[in-house]
Amino acid sequence: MHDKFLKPYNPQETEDKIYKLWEESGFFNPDNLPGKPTEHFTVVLPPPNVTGILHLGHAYEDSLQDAVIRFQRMRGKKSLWIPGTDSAAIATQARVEKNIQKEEGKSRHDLGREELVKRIEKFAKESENTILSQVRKMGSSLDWSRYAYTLDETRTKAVTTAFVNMYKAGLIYQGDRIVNWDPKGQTTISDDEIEYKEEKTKFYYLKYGPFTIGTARPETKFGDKYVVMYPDDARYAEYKHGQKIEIEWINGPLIATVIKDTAIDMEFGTGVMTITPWHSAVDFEIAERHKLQREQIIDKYGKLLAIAGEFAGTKITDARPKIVEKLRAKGLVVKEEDYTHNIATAERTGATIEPQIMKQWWVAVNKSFAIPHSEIPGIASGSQTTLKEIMRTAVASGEISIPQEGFQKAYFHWIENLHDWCISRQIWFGHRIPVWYRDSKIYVGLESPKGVGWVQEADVLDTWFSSGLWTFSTMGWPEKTKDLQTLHPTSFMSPAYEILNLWVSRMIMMSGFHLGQVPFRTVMIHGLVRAKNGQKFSKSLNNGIDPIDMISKYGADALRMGLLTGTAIGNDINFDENKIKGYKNFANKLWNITRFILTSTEGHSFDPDFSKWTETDKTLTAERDALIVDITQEMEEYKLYLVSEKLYHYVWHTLADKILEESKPLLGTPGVAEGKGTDAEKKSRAQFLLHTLHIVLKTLHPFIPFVTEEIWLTLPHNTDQKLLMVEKWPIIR
RNA sequence: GCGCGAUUAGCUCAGUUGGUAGAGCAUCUCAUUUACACUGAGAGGGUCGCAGGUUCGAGCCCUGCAUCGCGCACCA
Repeated sequence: MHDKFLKPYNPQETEDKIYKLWEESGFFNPDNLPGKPTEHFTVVLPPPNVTGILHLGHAYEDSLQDAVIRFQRMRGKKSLWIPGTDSAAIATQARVEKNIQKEEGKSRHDLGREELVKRIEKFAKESENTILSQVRKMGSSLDWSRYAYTLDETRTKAVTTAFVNMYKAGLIYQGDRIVNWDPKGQTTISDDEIEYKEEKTKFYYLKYGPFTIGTARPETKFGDKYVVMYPDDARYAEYKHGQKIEIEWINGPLIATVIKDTAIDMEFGTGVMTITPWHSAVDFEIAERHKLQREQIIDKYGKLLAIAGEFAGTKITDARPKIVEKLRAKGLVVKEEDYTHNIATAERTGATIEPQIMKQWWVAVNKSFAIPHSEIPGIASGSQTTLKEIMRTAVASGEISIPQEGFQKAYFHWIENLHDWCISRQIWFGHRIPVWYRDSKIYVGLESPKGVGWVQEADVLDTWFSSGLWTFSTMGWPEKTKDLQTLHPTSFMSPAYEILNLWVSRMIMMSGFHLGQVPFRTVMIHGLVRAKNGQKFSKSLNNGIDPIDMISKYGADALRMGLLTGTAIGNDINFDENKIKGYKNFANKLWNITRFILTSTEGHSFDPDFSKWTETDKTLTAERDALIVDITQEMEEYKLYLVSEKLYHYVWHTLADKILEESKPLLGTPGVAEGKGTDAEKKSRAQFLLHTLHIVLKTLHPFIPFVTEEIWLTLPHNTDQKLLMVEKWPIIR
């Protein structure tokens, strides 16, 4: 027995050493696996943003995926886990801009595009290094030879190609449509980057000619010249669609036009409203339907334009009370009441979203096109379909399995409500849109066109555009690489429920369009890691926990097992440091179990084919094997939280507390006490203990890879230092 | 408003197809030159959110309600 078993297990001295052994073995790359397996199991790591350091959520996600990958590798599959990082356009730029503003008092415009992008890239590189070392600390068995970054050359080519192909298919278009404008970040953002916050405000009833209209935003109402009501509303039956009425309004008289539209809710307010198509999505749609004029009231900095007369140049927040005052003086305010509603704010900057009509690039989700090639059941190659149809069918047909029914419903619900996707962003960091302009001409292509005077589109793409390509851009698409031909679709994806819509659906869309395939077979959505009291971890609460701190206190094994055990996948985890501590003790328990077994079986060498079991040991074997059959099934179903708990219980409370205690008088202790068993009993029990130790190490390996590997390498039978990570998961016959 | 999830021991959570309520932590009692104090043996502690229903039998299935969390849509 190795002397090191005389001291308690020390993760700090062990883990980095073991990770290095794994990396040097080359087995993270499945092309090097012994036995050249053919059935593949591929997972692509959801690429962390290069915005700083990893948090417990990442640690959980890494543990979950690594456990699955290690299990599949031990099942004899060609298992590949592809690592990567995400440039995360807006998030990263906002972060760096904030730092520069704070430290140097400069804005991005002071630096200029080139300098800012340089600074962001430097930050991203540092952040990338931090992140990758953290991922290694967790023990993640990623194939680093396939590392990808969303902004590297291969991925950039994939993004450009994807854009051009979708443009050619008519699915990407440029258009004046209403966007979510972030006046602080000075960019558009997608619907998914909006966070709704409750706001208490006043709701005003204003006299608008013969009508009373309700509004919470009087400052947008200057130019309102359409008054809209429900077609069947009896109260307003005397007014006809298209009828003109002269009214007195904020800055004088104007001619209002009556519009009848079903978008109006008769129950709300007075059942009549005026519309501001330039600054409201609903109003914009009404204006589109009736081909109405639209006029900009607020500029992109949130200030009122010339149409506001004396209020021009005033910030909308300052203007509101003054405008109400003026309306009141003119006798146009009928009444006002308190009102609570949700306002849209930008997730990244916190600014209130100001809808604007702007020229932007869009992905058409409802537009029909002929798909050249499709392997998705229900969508035939060459048939007419839409991106939305691809997203729906991929899951509805069962080609992608989302075992958690609730999340599947959420997915379908989201697709039903999906609008065209605004993909242009007015920031500087990210994939620049591959479009060039000269005079009124436009060129879309992989490279800039020949000839002088072409100017490239200033905008960059939404970060989720490149993320959507991730399962196949990481495999080298658009080149027809071997990986792409043999490993796509990937097997498994485990994102947090937060990004089901943002990311998962877009991967399905992109993979469906560009490859005619689904991006993955199984989606197992996981929950969030929260503070112990259920609060979200956040900077403002200052309750963040650095996974690296946990690792240096308790070891990566303990952190992994603590995160994976006890909470069903999909539910939020309330993080409890005590639990992690408990699994540190468990690693040490396993360490001492090994010590005991090796000591008390001295003189017996491991015999894999042993068969002369005593009746008692037959019973013990049957009990153990029943557990292995159980947990193997549960591993296949991704019920890791049950498996680790059962193994913990078996090892500690059955193997150690019962079987080892009962073995003491039977086997004796070398040099201390003679065992009372017969030779046959001793032989049988010694073999049982050695077999069980092997099985326990194998089945625990996906959860606590470091300590199990460390033990495995010191087992006496392992004379040629074979790694546990490529051993076979026990099969019970 | 629509949808999803949660509600089980003091705390954090499991509980497969319906068959006598489980774990970890915490608490209490006892043990101790012990493989391991990062220990062992034991104990207490639950109207399974509430009210109905189906069933021989419900934590689990059905209906309604309550509270909390989340998602979507927003009402001008």
